[in-house]
Amino acid sequence: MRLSKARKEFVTAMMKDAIYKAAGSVLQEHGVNGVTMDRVATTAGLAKGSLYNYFEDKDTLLGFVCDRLVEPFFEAIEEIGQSELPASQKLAKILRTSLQYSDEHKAIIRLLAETRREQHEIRRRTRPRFLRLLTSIFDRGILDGDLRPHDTIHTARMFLGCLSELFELQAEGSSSEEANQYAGVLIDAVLNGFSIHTKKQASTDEERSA
Amino acid sequence: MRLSKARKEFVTAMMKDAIYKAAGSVLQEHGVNGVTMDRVATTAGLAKGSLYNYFEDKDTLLGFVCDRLVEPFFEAIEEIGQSELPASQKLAKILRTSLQYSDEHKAIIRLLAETRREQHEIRRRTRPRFLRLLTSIFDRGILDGDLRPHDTIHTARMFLGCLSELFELQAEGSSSEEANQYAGVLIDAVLNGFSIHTKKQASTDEERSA
Amino acid sequence: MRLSKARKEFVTAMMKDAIYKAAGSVLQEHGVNGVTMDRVATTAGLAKGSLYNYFEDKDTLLGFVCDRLVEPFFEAIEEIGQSELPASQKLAKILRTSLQYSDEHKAIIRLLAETRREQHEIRRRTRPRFLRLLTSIFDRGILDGDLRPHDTIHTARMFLGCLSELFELQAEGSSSEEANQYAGVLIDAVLNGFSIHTKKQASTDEERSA
Amino acid sequence: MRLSKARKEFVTAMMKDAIYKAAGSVLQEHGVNGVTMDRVATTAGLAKGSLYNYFEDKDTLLGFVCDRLVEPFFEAIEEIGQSELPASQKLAKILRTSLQYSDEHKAIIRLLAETRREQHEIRRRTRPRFLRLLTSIFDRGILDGDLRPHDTIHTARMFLGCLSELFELQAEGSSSEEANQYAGVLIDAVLNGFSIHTKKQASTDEERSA
DNA sequence: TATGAATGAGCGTTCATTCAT
DNA sequence: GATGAATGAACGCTCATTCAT
Repeated sequence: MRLSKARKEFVTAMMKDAIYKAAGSVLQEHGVNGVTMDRVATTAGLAKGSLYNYFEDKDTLLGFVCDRLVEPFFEAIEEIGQSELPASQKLAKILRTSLQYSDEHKAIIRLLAETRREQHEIRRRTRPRFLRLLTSIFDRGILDGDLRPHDTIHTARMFLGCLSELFELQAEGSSSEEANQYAGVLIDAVLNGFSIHTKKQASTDEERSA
Repeated sequence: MRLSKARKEFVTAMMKDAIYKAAGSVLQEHGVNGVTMDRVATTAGLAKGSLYNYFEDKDTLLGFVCDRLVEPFFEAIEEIGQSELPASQKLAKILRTSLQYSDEHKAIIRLLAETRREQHEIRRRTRPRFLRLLTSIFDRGILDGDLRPHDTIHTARMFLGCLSELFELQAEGSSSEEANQYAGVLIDAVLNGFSIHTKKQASTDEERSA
Repeated sequence: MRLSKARKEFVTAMMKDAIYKAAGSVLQEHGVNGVTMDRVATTAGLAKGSLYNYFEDKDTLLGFVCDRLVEPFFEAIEEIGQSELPASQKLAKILRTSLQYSDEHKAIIRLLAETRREQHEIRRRTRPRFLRLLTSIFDRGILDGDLRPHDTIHTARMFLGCLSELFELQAEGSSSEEANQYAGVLIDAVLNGFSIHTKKQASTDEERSA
Repeated sequence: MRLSKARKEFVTAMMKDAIYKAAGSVLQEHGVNGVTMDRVATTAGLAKGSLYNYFEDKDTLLGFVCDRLVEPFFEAIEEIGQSELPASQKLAKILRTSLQYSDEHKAIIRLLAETRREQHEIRRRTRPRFLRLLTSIFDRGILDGDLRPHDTIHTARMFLGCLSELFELQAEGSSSEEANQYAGVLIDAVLNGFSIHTKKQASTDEERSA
């Protein structure tokens, strides 16, 4: 009994995994709004009704898929967050990781780029975690003296906004070269601001030349 | 006759306006995907079929709503873009304007914050224009010597990403104080980078130590 | 009062006529199923609602149009029927008239070719009259000794069937040459049967050559 | 599994058949334009959406119904066409078969009698085939020396026109006796012309007078 | 547990008809 | 009488969800 229960759970996990893969594939091919229970079931080689044995409803299923899809990405980023690099390099590394993931898993792009709210559960699920993650990086950066003290949650938001545009760029089908350029500009902006010679700097230069 | 024709056009304009308002309200309440002809009609106090007296189809209606909703906002921003301020102040002013509009017209938030991807007409209509606008501001900033030469389209994208987060913040129902703080942090980031002790500051430090 | 009543009736007749023309034009351009009250009104330069001042409903309107459209055609045929020609020449002349009318008034084609029942009122209206007309021609032919006695209503039906195919041919957009050929074959069939050497004839030929 | 798959196909076939019957019944009762997915579904004891489990869309459904309804009729006629009878007897037999089928399947009448023009798929499907069939019978008749050479496509058209009137007669609810009479007259016309004293008879008269 | 047919509410759209002006 | 906006039922079609097997 105990054994068969374990086996059952195992089988269930396998099924959920299969459904997750199918859903990811559908997501990639048809976009968020193209994900129908029918397509997911067919792709998973299941009957439509069977999906409901594993997930309460479509939203739950999408939530699961979303988690599973984004999980390794988040873990990679969390690892970066916990590394001993200075904040600026963490952010750069996060960018590289984002680029890499969105290249490897096209589905993640549609998920993150397409879902700007829509209620889609999905967004409600990924956003806060992403924000927490980034915030902690900025917090840590302050602790380490890499960053001057400031409202980290807002910086995190800002960075997330810029990151979303990276996904957007990918979703638009831009070349990876262009995406790389964008990432470069972003990193530069993180370090130096949005490409602006500030008066402060200008006057500093004058002082120097004087 | 002449008079009645004018009156007719006036009434039609009023109706379109009422429908626009209804659609805006539906948009605000149910999100882009929740905008149904039925809901719009009901909200406007009309029968569904009546909408088709004013708009060819749903897309046309949404297009109209989008224009109407976003147009004054865009015009305000375009005006800022054409002013003689330095780029950084333009961006700051755009931020303030965005704050103000998203405060006044809650619907605009869902439009701009929510619509990532999808065919949605809306997106096709607003995004490129916004990007062109921002790009031209950065271009001008370079010409004026306020900015160092760089890939302006990417910077525009980045700034738009940050702006989307501002709308997002408003959509989440944050206090205007919080939104203001975010705007402040964003402006600071534009000028000085993402709160990072940069070389610039480093050189300042050198001066100090000197 | 008397006068104004007459004038009123006159005006009404004019309006009905204008509507008839508009409907005919719509019929010609969009086919029976493409006749909407909206299109008729617009074409007639009227408001949709005004149509209902002259016709109870769409069916009544179509009935009127149908009558008006087909009337001169029927009158021409009736005249042929009352002429002193032998039956075969009457039928040939009817064919020629049909060709001519369907050439001149494309609308009549769509009316007669498209409406094979559909309940369409139209059919219920034209068919019996057409059949009566043809029947009387065949009856007269028998009286005149041109035709052998037989069930004329059936012959009329038959001829009408062949005539419908002529309209069909026109409606398909065939060249008038082809329509003419068809008419020729039909006349030949009327006179000699459907191109068949009957055994009777064959044996008669043999007898002759013997 | 094998068995269940076969059973499934069987059940599907049964359902399609039931839908076919329902559609036929709707066709008979409401005419071609009265065939609604809703009516078909209700008549078949199904929900509207269920139809789409068996047919891609309305056109496909109508196509299926049309084929199913007309197929045995066409096959019977094709068999007649390929038999070794002289052309006149083939035509007579086709008439008898038509009578029989239109008696047994009232729906076929509306299909064949009603559908003149319109895109209706149905028409595109049945008419050309019918015409080809008849044309080939006439062609063959010429080859066999039963008919004198002539434009067979036109004769086919003519005959089809007469046949349509037979269906019309049935659709009007005439007694089968009357339909039989019509068929007789038609056959006579095929052989001897439309009840006209032709040259043929004239020559017979000459013989007599000789 | 797996199935997939059945469901039914919902979608965007059309159009004959009504009615306040 | 003329108007044309408003109506609302109907259309073909989609799809998340249910349920008998």
